[in-house]
Amino acid sequence: MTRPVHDDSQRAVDTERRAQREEQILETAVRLFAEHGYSGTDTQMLAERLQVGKGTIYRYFRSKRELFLAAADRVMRLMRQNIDGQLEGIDDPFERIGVAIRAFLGFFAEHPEFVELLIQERAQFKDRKKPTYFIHRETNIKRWQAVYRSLMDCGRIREMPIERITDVLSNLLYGTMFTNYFTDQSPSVEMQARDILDIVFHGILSDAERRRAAEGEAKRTS
Amino acid sequence: MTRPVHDDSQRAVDTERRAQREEQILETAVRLFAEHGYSGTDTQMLAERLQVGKGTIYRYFRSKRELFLAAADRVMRLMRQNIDGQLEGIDDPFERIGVAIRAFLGFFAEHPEFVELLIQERAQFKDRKKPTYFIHRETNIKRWQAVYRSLMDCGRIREMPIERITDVLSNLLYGTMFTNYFTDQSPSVEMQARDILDIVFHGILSDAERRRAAEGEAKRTS
Amino acid sequence: MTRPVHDDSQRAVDTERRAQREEQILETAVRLFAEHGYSGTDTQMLAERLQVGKGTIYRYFRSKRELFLAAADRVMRLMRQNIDGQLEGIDDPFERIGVAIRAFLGFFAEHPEFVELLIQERAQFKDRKKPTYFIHRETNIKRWQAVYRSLMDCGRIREMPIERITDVLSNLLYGTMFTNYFTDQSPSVEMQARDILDIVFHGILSDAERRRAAEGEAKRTS
Amino acid sequence: MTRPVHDDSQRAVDTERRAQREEQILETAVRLFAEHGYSGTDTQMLAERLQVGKGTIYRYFRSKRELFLAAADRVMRLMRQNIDGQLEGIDDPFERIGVAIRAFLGFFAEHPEFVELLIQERAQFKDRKKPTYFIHRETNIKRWQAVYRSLMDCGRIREMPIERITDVLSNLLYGTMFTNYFTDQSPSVEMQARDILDIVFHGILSDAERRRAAEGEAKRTS
DNA sequence: CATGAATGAGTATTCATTCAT
DNA sequence: TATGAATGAATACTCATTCAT
Repeated sequence: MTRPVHDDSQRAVDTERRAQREEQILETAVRLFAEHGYSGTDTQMLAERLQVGKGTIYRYFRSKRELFLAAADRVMRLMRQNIDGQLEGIDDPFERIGVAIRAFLGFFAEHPEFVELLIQERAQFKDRKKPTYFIHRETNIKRWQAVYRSLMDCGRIREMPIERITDVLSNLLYGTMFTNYFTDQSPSVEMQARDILDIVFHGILSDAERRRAAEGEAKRTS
Repeated sequence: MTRPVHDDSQRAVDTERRAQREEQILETAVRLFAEHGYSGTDTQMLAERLQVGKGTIYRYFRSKRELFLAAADRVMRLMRQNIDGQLEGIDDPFERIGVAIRAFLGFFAEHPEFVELLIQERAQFKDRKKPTYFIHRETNIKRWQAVYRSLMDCGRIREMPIERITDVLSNLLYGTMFTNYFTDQSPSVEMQARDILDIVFHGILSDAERRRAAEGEAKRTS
Repeated sequence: MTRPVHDDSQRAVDTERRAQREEQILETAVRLFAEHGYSGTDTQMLAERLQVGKGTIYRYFRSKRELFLAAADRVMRLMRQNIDGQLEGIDDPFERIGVAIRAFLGFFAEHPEFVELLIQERAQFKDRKKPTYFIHRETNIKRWQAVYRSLMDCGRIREMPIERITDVLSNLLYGTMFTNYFTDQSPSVEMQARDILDIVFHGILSDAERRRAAEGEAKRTS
Repeated sequence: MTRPVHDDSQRAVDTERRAQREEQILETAVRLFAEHGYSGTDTQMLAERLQVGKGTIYRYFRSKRELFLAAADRVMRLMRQNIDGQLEGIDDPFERIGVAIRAFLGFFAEHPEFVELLIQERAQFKDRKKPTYFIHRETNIKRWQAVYRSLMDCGRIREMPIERITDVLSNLLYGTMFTNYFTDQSPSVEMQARDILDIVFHGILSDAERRRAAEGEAKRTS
């Protein structure tokens, strides 16, 4: 009837070991899910790759579905950490924008398997109200709107609805991430970011055309 | 003395009937695949919906996989027809750009199930060299590059690598299409197109900031 | 679009074929369930024994559970048919009682696997409100109470609560059926029925003891 | 100079502790097996209920199977103790019969879970040569045959093969126990015993019918 | 041609049992 | 001695595909 010795330090070790193992499983799971797709990945395969018994996986995740979802969440967690890390210590707003864009594209360029996971999530779990990515996006977008707002207030970007900027940029980055993955081209992140910034900041019109457009606008309004 | 039952005219009728039936199957298949996902859709379900036997479907498509792929191709075919149709008779390049953007966004806004199909295709058939969408994109992008080239030549848009424009715009539209579908918001296509054009044409910088940037650029170059 | 020829005669053939197949499956299932127990019987085994694919079984029965329950119901159906058949044309009440007892014991002596099925049903499906057997018993017992009532009314059996007779006899037969099966002795049904009837009709007391008991009873009552 | 930790007295304490623990496990096991059935009970559940580790259970019983069988044996042991206890000090044979019947029915009425265990044993371990119950029954029946023999010898019960009496009574009690459990009716044990004794002692025939039967018998024999 | 009954490969999940700590 | 994490054999059920009618 003697209960096992489970003092605090022991428990802490257990908890940490568990967390490590969980992370280990997730990491391998992400790779496999990305490589073979959700339904193409079977638990047997995962267990073998992990060198553990199938049952062990089920000690950490209730079901294949939960495992997958946890893997998807992990991707978003890592993305966030990565971007936030790169933004640290950078104060200039324009610079922050550039760094964030490069960080975003760079993150998925380095981990194409993460892109695949986001697709799989959408394809297999249509029921989940919002995909992981968009849950993250919403919270994040607020922060950027504040940045653009302040730039607009001090006259560095022109007046327009803030959402216009964040929506267009979000969609552009999202589309770029997918396209890069699908077409399997990895153009230098640096150059791609430069292209994006150039167009989003300056537009494509020539100065002459801008003036013409402004006049046309003025006429219409008058 | 019996005449052959399958003379030429008869054969033509048969061929047409076959094509119609094929189209019919594809249409229903698209809806089902979009609604339940690829693996969530079973042939039984499809046969019932079509009021035909399971075997009949297999007379038109070798396998579930081929059926799905044909359905995805159909989506791209329809998209192309739709956009080309709307562009017909429009000559002004800027106008053509605007119409194409509105047509693209409008098409997928009216047929969200088509977006789902593109996702399913990617998720389930990772092996297919390039997703349908990107096969189409490549051929299409050439045509647009000519348009931008001519605009640049006559000084209406500023000098820059043509690909920069087409890549950014493609990615932006692609990302917008997905985001619209995923977040299930259908903001007016009209407004969304306006936002895109505004930023892509004029950029977000204020005039003051543009000048400052230009000066900075000049200094660096000098 | 021509629908298949499904006239009435065709449909009748289909229905009959289906019923035959169902009966065939049930028969084999009973044997297997009896031989290996419910959980010891797997669908693969059943399919092999039937020389059909696993899927076919599932076309007839939604699940292993339903198959088993249908098999148990079949046993009771057969038992009833068998006993009723033997009772046909027999009018004398005492004779009917004897025939029913012999029919009951004989039925299960010939089909020990049916006894096993009743046990399996109880063991595996404790949730089912009442075991098949007892559902049948209840409806049946009413009919016998009428028989005993009439015998009592014409003074051929002594006054006592009717339920006392039917309960004791039912329990005795039930217990005998199980014991025969469990101990795997198959004493002649004929002799066993004779033993039961002898004791239930005449009791075990000697005439002397009966008188003594009657006197004792009389004294107590006076 | 340290004395051996495991001297005789220590060992005795250990043995007793072990026996107690074993009993404890069995008691809980009986309840669980009865509640959820054999396959529905898992060792994890049992360990939790006992507040011990799964491994501990395996230190006392080689396997789930052995544990179950020991639990079934325990039931029979308890039954025997209970009945024997109630018979103690009672000498009159008729009274002993009555007490034994009441004790038997009472025991299982108070412990319906024990009935369930007997069923589970039969259902899951068909291979075991004889169910626990029947092993017990055989040894026990001998003792009762002696009782009936002596009653017959002194003319208190009429001449007939001794087995007829013990078989019928055993089967009747066995059937009554199951029926009580299955139909979940708990009629007073007292009344049920009275019903059984009335019929088994006196039979159901009226005096008139008995005489008629006796005459018929006489005629046939002459 | 059209049908749908038949097939059986394929897979997530459970749980008795072991054994390192 | 006691524990419970780890194991992997075992199994019901689905569904794409075939083919006799």
